[in-house]
Amino acid sequence: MAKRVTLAEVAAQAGVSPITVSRALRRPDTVQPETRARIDAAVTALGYVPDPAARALATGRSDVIGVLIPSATNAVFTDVLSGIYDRLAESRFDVQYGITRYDPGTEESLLGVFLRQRPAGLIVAGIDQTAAARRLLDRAGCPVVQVMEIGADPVDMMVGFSHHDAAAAATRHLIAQGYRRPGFLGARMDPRTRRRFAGFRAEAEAAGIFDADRCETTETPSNVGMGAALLRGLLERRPDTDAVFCNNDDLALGALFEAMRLGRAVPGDLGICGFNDLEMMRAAEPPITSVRTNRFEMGARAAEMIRARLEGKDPGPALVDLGSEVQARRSTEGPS
Amino acid sequence: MAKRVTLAEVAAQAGVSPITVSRALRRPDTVQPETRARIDAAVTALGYVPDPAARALATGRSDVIGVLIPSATNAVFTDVLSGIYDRLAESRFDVQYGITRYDPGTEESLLGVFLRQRPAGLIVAGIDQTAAARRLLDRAGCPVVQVMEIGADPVDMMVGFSHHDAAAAATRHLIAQGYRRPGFLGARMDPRTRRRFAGFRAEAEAAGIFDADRCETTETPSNVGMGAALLRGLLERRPDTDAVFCNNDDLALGALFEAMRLGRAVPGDLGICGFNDLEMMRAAEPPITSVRTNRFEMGARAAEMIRARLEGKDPGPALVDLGSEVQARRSTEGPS
DNA sequence: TTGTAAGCGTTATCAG
DNA sequence: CTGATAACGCTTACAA
Repeated sequence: MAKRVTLAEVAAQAGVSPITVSRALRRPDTVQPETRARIDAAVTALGYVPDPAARALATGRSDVIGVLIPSATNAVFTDVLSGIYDRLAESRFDVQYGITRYDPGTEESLLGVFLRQRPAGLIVAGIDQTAAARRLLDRAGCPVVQVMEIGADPVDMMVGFSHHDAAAAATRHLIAQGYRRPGFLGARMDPRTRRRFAGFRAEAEAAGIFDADRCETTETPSNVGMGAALLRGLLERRPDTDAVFCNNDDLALGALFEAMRLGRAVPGDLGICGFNDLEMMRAAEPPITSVRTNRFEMGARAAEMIRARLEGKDPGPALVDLGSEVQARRSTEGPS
Repeated sequence: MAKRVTLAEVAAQAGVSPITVSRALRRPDTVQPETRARIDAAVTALGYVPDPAARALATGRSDVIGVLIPSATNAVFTDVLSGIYDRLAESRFDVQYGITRYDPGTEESLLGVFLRQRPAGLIVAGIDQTAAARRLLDRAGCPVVQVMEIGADPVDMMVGFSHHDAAAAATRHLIAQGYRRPGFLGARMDPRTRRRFAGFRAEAEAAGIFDADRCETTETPSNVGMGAALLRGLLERRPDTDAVFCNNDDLALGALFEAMRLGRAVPGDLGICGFNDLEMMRAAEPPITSVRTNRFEMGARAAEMIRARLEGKDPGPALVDLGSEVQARRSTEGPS
């Protein structure tokens, strides 16, 4: 374990005082080019790297950008992470993640953990923080971006889309394709899922074809097997259901497999629409209609907005709607 | 932004010196129960939380446990992360992730980033570090666990399984089921993939049925669509192939869909075996045979081993083989 | 069992 | 443009 090279040693080597080295490193234009050159030489010669802890202690600010997401295994969030990471990888900032497990209380306490590090910025998923968490965010004293969703009353900045509208668009698509007895498959039923359900319901009601008995939901987490189980339950109760809007792509895939098992032709006997448009939707047989959401981009924009603020640049509008788009495929080509 | 409550303030409130508070917090048994009670009261009254930066500066050690993985979107690694997180969530340690993007150079430089924070521990995926990275790990001065794989010459501790043997077992399964012209589908071809291929090859050669022309691989990342493309390519060249061992479950799923499109019955015309045993394998139609690897457990064990070392407990054996297990399902029931 | 003194590596402040 | 001085909040000696 080689001992750390300090600012003082660099200073000695360059024949200047430590504070000058510090300045040369942080704001090169504030020191004479000639001394700066000597310092740079010393830095590389000695292999100096700053100590983040000492910096944090002296400035009362860390270079940590905290990210709070519900799950580290759900592709929806990992895509957002990739976007964040992409824009922060080459910067001086370190990303630190916290997993809330969809629990507002955990989110609240993780927020506390982050805040005590005086983060440079904060990215949180969603807009459903507890009142206490909201207060913490309001006083965070750093740029905050809420991602995944947009809504009224942002803490600071926001980048996402309307889950309600996205689901409504998918539902309109099903109706436009000729399906008249559509059902809804949903799992976990977290706030975003509920808003998607609301979008489905609103559109179905507008068309006069909403039927609460065609809505099969569960509080347990969603996966492919659950999609199959939900579809089976739905069809047992309402065998004449002719399409399903699935709350996510895992459910949709499970529904497809279950339809195969039941001998229901897709899309003729049953239309299937997913949500998120994971890559596998396109590769399935038949390819499955889904709603594309710009997850990577959401993370990337969030990171950019924080960086802009931190670096004194223009972060652009505080509220960014990245929208969504129905990707129509064969699985919803219409009833036969 | 409420100003920070310091140790000194707590000390004042409790009528003791700062160092006593520090001790009471870190090793409660070294202070008189009575003073400890006064201190605890003061801590809660003031809402004191320690400053990690100050602690790190004073001790030359942070509470960060660094985790290096190739990808944040691949379910294989996110499951490991979940395991790590599960065992560290309630501890004093903070997890910090770095994504290498399967690039040894990136891994090397991220290691540098972590090391300058003097991490409490390090978890790295795989055993294929560069020589320079290896040197850094050897001198890390903290517990190090290599996960996902086991091999000779561990840096410190290791928890994983043999990818070669796991693939060999899957291949034996295919042969035992009666398949005689098995092929291999592989993407990305990172070191772990190559070792799996070697396992397939060894077993196929032992049975005298290895055919290099039945091995369809690509350097590009794997996904479901790629599984379909690879299978198509393979069958064009070798239409009589009767089974495929897929390097991972995404490829297997894509192969299944492509088989449907081509009108090849699974398992009668084509046996399909995946790798990792993601949940969807069980839910597919037909259910797809795969190799179960204990990813969550790998992460959990790695975290436990580091904690044990850090807390002076017995970490158990330094090399843990969590094995793997072929989950036989209908997709490999045998040729018709 | 508790306290004193000193310092961890950096930066803010104010002089020069 | 550069430097001396004093923090930042905590912990490791060592002493009492």
